[in-house]
Amino acid sequence: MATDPGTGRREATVSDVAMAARVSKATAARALGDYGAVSDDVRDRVQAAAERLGYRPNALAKSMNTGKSNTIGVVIGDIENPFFARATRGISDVAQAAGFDLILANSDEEVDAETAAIELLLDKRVDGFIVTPASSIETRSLQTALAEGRPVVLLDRRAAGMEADTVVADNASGAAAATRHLLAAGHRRIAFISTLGHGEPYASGDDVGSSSVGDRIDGFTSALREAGVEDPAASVHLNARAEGIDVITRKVLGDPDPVTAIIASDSLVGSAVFRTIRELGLAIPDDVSLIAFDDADWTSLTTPPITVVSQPIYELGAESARRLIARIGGAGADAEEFVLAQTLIERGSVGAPPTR
Amino acid sequence: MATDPGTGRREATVSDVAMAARVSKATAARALGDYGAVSDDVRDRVQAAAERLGYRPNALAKSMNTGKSNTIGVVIGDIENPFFARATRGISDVAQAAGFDLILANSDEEVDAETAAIELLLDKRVDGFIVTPASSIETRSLQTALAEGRPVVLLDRRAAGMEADTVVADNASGAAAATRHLLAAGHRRIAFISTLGHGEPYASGDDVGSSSVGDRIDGFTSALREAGVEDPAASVHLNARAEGIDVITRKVLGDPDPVTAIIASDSLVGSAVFRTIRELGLAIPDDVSLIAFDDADWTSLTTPPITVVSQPIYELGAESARRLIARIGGAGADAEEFVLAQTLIERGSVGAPPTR
DNA sequence: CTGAAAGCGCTAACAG
DNA sequence: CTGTTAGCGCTTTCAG
Repeated sequence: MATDPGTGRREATVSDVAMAARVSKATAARALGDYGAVSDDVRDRVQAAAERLGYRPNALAKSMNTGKSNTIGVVIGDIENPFFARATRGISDVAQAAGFDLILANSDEEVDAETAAIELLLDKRVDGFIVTPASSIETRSLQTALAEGRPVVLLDRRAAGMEADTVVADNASGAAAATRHLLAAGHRRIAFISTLGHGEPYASGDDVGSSSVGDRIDGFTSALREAGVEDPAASVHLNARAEGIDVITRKVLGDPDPVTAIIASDSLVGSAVFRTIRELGLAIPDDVSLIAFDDADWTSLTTPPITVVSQPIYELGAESARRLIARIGGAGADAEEFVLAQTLIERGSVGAPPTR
Repeated sequence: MATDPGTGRREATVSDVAMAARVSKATAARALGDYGAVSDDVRDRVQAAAERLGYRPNALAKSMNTGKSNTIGVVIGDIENPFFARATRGISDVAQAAGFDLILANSDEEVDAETAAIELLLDKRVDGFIVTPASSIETRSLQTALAEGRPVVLLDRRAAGMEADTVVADNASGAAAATRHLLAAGHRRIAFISTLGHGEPYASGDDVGSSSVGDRIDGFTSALREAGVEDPAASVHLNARAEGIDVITRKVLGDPDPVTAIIASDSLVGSAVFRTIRELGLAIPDDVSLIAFDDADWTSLTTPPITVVSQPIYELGAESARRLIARIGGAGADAEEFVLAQTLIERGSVGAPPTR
């Protein structure tokens, strides 16, 4: 199958170029691949011949020999989610500058899909992985990648016992800051809502399978505890994807003892909560206050604009790409954890709780 | 470099498996690759040996022989743009189901970046391309891809004289529908704003380099012309990225003769226009009406929600992947153009023009 | 600095 | 059904 799929004409190879330039295959390869030592005269002749024949290097063949594909496997939840899209852009810019391509796979937060993607990418001999692990517990395929010598960088979520570099945001601090902000405004009954799946109702200390959400919960509950609020764990609402974000929002806002503020664990939850609050005919912030994670575009467009916990998403991606590329380049030492700061951006969606 | 990058242990190859199973390399390969004919007995032995040795097929080596990499090159404007993100998701789902991976590259709408990406992907021997061409005029690199026998599907934008399948939305009709909707509400002075770069002020008949924007302009101007509006071309405002969307918005809304309605060529322009209108202290739709292309999330969250021209973005991506995969599979015949419908979704951002 | 030869891991004829 | 023998296009010793 060495023929051009289109024209039936064979594509020019190093051999062809060598022949045309009247040098050996090895010399031509050296001139073309810009390695080893070649005299200027020969180099020119080879390059001219290559030009003339329309020579195009075969990266596959090169990879077979060198063991490097200059390709990074990126396995994320869903490229349609603005968080992942922006992080991917950060990865892409850094990777591209370093000469790496990206193979993209969506896991939809399913371990099985993630595993399948990683296996496939392993077969394709990617040089390393950037993954937002679907589970921080079931990480077998990531361990496999590591065992095969492919460095892995964990993005946005830590995973217990994985010897992999990790780049995350300081979710605990961000969540605590948001919670304290609400507390300071006088709120005592605050709901934290996330789509993350979790078998039981959340109980203090549960491992929720995603460190970013877990950390947010920790920051949230500890700020509540600090303020003397009883049973903070009861304010954590998971499974919002399965149960319906609107359903949960209606529940926490309903009788007998409605919350006066909601923290949305990401911008998708935030927009759904916002929508539901509006459908309920409630006013923000007069009837209910809202804080969402991520400074998504829409949050500054609504009336009122939404107070958010902003994360350096692009930088999260860029930094993980830098780490990975360093590892691929052979950087040694133990796995490190990079934590980037989150900042609270105050806008108009937080006010005093309603007096009844 | 046949050693495992991590452990220094050699990875198991077909040869190793063959040896362990006491069969020839060819037989082992047949059993492993599930082609040719192998007796059940042998197959089991081989698979057992493979399991034991932790054999992992090398997709690179396979591609070298078969000439197929099962990889699609996706070259889009910017993965962070929700339009591209959603289209990419459509591509990804179809591709994955058919056993293809995606290599992703952002062009930022620059021909040079697009060309560089395509060259690199050609080197990597992708089986085909899905591209949102940065220019419908300068398509040399796409022609190269075609010449090398790699099918190309054009997504969202046509390109003159390219023998490539094309999947686009019916932008002319969508724009015309939006314009007529505004006309019917009584508007006569309507601005069309796009970020697309264009040397001169737009003149009727100009080739603007992007067929989707070009078609929208055509639909827009012809609807205006139908309604007897003079010099429709003067209402087309390009270069909004370079000049600043806010600058242009302020200009068309300023003296001496402000427009009473704006059509935003995509949701990014739409959000910037919305923001500027609000900064100007104007009310939608009382002072100015607004229609944006794409049913982006934020458009239903604002007050009032925005009337939009909705496109089947996911399907645009999915369909182009289907077309490409069919071509890769050898489907013959001439290049075809697929046109998907757009629909106007009426919300609250269109009203009668203000009376002064 | 250049060339010859071997080999990366796999598939693809071609015999048997 | 199975084995033998060639490659795919490139890099990489090892000589010279």
